[in-house]
Amino acid sequence: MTPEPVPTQTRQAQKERTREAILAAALRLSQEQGFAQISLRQVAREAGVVPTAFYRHFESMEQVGLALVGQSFGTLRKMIRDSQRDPEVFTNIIDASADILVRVVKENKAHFGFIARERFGGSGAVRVAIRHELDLFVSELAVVLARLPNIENWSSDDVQMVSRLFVRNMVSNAEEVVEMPDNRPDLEEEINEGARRQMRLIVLG
Amino acid sequence: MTPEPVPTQTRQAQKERTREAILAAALRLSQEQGFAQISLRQVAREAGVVPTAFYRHFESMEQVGLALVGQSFGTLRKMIRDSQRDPEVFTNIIDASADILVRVVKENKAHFGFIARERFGGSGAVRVAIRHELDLFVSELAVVLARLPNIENWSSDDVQMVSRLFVRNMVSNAEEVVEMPDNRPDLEEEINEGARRQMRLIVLG
DNA sequence: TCAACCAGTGAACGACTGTACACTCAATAA
DNA sequence: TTATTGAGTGTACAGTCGTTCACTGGTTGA
Repeated sequence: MTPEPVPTQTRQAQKERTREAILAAALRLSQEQGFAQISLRQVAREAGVVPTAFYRHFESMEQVGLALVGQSFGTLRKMIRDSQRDPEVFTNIIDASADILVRVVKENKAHFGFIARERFGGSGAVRVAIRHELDLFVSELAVVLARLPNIENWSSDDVQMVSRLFVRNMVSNAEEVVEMPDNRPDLEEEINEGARRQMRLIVLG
Repeated sequence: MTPEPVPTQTRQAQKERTREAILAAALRLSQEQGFAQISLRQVAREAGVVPTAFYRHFESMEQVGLALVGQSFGTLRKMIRDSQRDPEVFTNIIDASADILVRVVKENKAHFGFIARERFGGSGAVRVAIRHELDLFVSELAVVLARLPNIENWSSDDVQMVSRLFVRNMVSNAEEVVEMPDNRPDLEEEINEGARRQMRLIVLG
């Protein structure tokens, strides 16, 4: 294993690249076996690095798990930020949200799958971190929702509750999209329709 | 480890008892670590038996997992059978169902927790078995629902869909009850109320 | 130009794993 | 009464694991 996979730029950049390789390897292996059952050695092997080199970047697999939680919620938050730029969201919240959800989840199966899977996965620390981030996210989403035209005069408790229901629904739909085999646009439309209907019900309630 | 934990009755009965001990040990350890991360040796140790004796009852941990799936769906089906004997179900389906669900799940946390957890757990065979049983269960529940007074003239597709939504809702609520710490009757009531509301929404839809 | 640094190496450790094998000895069937 | 059976035992082996340690050699800053 020669140590120059790419013409080696600066030292820091190479270190960062190896770190990313470790995270990517861990994420990939998690999809097949679940994060809790992958070993430090497997991850190192998959990342093209010797086991001891792992410790130059993380002090344990638990740290890798927490880093992946961070990454995953990063793409989740990016989804919300992007969707706020979409004017459709203000005129037709429900349909737009369902479309965006299905599309973004499909494009980021790895991260959303990680959240859905490891939410009940075997690693305690990762589980706790995901729950915490999810709670945080409910509050963040509530702030966004409160600015929406039809909602601005609701009580803050109501908004918080609707936000909770939305997030729960979102996770549940993300589970389905992640499980969905590729090349099945019919299933995709079905999930999309289901998500729309459920959101309508929530708003009615 | 003397081989007579109880005055040893018939040979078959003792074998059955050991088998149960192995299953119980596996179920208990699964609650703490997740089924996929427990080892054959751990289970044998917890069951008070030497690792090689394990093979007299199961040919691998995978078989244990499938047996636990069977057990768990057994208690799930028992819940449905029992609830059909409750006349309340016919007069006030929704409230009665919510009550029964929360109570039964609480009384059988181990089995319902197993289903909820291992549905996305790391063991492929177990995951597939649970999905299959869940699909089966949707159809069974549809048959039960079709006999209910207000529903008897629905189309069979509609009944199937409502059954799917109910089961999904049930799993989701089971997750919450399982996560719920003991000694929190307030939370229990909250979940109960949430389940009621959601079922009402489903029926309205 | 040259010394310091540090990402990555490779060998070694003790612990744990699943599984094979030959065994014991009480319950059973003849 | 005696021979058979089979659930449970104990030892052993090869493989994987996380972690330690001393090391190498290219990058970096003086």
